[in-house]
Amino acid sequence: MTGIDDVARALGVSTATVSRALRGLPGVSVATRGKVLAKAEELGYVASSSAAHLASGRTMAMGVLLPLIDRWYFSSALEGVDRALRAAGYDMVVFSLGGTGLNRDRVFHRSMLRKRIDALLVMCMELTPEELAALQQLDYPNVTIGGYVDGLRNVSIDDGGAATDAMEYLISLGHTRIGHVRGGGEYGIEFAVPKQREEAYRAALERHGLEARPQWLITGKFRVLESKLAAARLFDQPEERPTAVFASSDEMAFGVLLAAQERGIRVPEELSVIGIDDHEFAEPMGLTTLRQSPESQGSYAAELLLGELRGAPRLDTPPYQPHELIIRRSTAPPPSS
Amino acid sequence: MTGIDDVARALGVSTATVSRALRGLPGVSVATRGKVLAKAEELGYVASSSAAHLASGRTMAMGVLLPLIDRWYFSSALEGVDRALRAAGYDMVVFSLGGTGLNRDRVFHRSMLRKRIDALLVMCMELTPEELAALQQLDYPNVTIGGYVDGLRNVSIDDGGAATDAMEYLISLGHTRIGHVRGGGEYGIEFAVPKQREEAYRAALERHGLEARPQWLITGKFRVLESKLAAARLFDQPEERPTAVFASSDEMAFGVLLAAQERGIRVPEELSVIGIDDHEFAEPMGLTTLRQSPESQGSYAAELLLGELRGAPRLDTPPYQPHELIIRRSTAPPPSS
DNA sequence: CTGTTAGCGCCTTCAA
DNA sequence: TTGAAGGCGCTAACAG
Repeated sequence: MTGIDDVARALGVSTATVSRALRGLPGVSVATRGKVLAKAEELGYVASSSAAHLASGRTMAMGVLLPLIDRWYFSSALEGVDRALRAAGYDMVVFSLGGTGLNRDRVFHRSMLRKRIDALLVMCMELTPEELAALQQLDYPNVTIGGYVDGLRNVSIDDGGAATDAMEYLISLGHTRIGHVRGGGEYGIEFAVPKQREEAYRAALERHGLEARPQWLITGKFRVLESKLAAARLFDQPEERPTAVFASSDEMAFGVLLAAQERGIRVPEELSVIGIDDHEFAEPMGLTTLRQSPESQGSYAAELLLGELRGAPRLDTPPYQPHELIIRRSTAPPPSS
Repeated sequence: MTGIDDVARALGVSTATVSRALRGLPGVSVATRGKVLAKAEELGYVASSSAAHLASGRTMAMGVLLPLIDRWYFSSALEGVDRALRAAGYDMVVFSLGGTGLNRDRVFHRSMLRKRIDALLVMCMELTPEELAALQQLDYPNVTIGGYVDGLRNVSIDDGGAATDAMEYLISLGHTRIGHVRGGGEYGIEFAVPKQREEAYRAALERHGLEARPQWLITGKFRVLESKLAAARLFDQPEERPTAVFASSDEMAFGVLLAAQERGIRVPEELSVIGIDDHEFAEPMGLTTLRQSPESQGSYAAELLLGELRGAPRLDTPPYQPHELIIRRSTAPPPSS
């Protein structure tokens, strides 16, 4: 493996000069820099990140901690983080909890503490007090994405606001019987978000003097299948159905759509459905939703940390990320009956 | 930041002893090991991966190179890889191309060559000859997942076999007019897989003496929306419709399902649809499919590399990973007319 | 079973 | 503008 002194020797210069030239530091003549760059390219030399880390204190890598990868929000956000990091020459080290609570301590105690990263992004997960403390002791810059964690700053949309917008839209269409599919936390995942959205649902009902029937509030664990089953149970009740359902995520909205379809309940004529996300399936399925961009959120958060590593002042309360109502075919005024 | 000699000093032993004790190497008395472990825990000491790398030659990290993260197959496979690595105490460094061809050289030239990883997993992407050469010069163990790359060994299902199973199932139901939604390669992604599946489609038709109408072969880029649009065009042709469609992935099968639904074409009475994957939406949408598990494939591939890093003999041709027909509500015999 | 001693490959003063 | 030298924190080989 070619090292820095292979380059230095081939050129008859010192390793210090090679190092400076390659990193674009001042104090190297144009001619020398040119020769160094050419020779490094020729020999295929790239500095070892470990050696560079040891000598400089910077790892040029950022960690991302998330509950699981295989979920729309997380994988999209990862994509955004990676994009920002790549542009800055940083590498991305991913720690997934794999959807279970197992190995949490391992991740926290071993991997994260291995001094392999310069900063850490935490994606919407609930942390135990010990984990939070561990994180804060880690002393490198950190930020959470997509879910408020007590004691840490957060990059996300205004969850309450987005949910309110969804409700106001349904109400403006004339709906008065509105149900809600709540996201459910598994493994301490996404705890704050579903709560905020549910509260906005309740508040909207109350503000407009609408009824909040407990039977109309169901739980879908942020997944299609669970949501479909829950919606099916709701529809199969003898009781009066809601004319609209606000789902806390698009995937859960799809579940409602599918349950309705199986029962021959026509959307939007008999039932309106609105979600949050603008998932990839939302357009082909015609779902009205509140769009958010996890990818932008990811890259925003990554850039925030990159900036601070470069010495920018710390931003204590990042601004809310944008959300936007996208009207499609799943919503309409309630049946006139 | 507490280092190894903080621990050593606190205990009055040498750093070598601390190092040995912490890594579970032989030649440390039970008593000493106990003291060391306790003290390290107390001080929150963990070895710096960079220093360990420099001294030992092992980074304890593995790289994953993929075309983009935000796709069912990739994010699931990543999850599997991460699970295997975590269990082995390895970290996962993710290089995504972000769905574009941009920055490819940057990834190949800079990041991957930074000596940050011990082995590399490449997820189904087409490589240029130069990239392939770069990869092979990198000299660390590597393997591809989910898509054959010339010159590299591959972990995946038997794509031809799975496609054949899908076709044979449709044909056994009595279908004779069968269409195919082909996956399309964008950015040099997934080139071999769609081709193998399409060839199996053609071969099955031929074997059974069935007609292969060019109009019945459409392209969906492995995405719902594109596939839905393509299927819509197919359905809107004046010509005779196929009674069954074999889609090269579940997401594309969903597109067909949605296009059919919009036109009032009943599934499975008038149209059967089969996919490949067993995507999370397949069950709620009632899609018959050939199940594969990218997660298992990911962990299998990761373990393969971990084993070889530990000195196991190199496995030149990994066995095919399993696939399985899952029959749901989207397939039935063709209309008797 | 334990300690001592060299580095691993680079960056960063400090001097020239 | 350049070079020399020390050291980042750890592991591995060798003594004891």
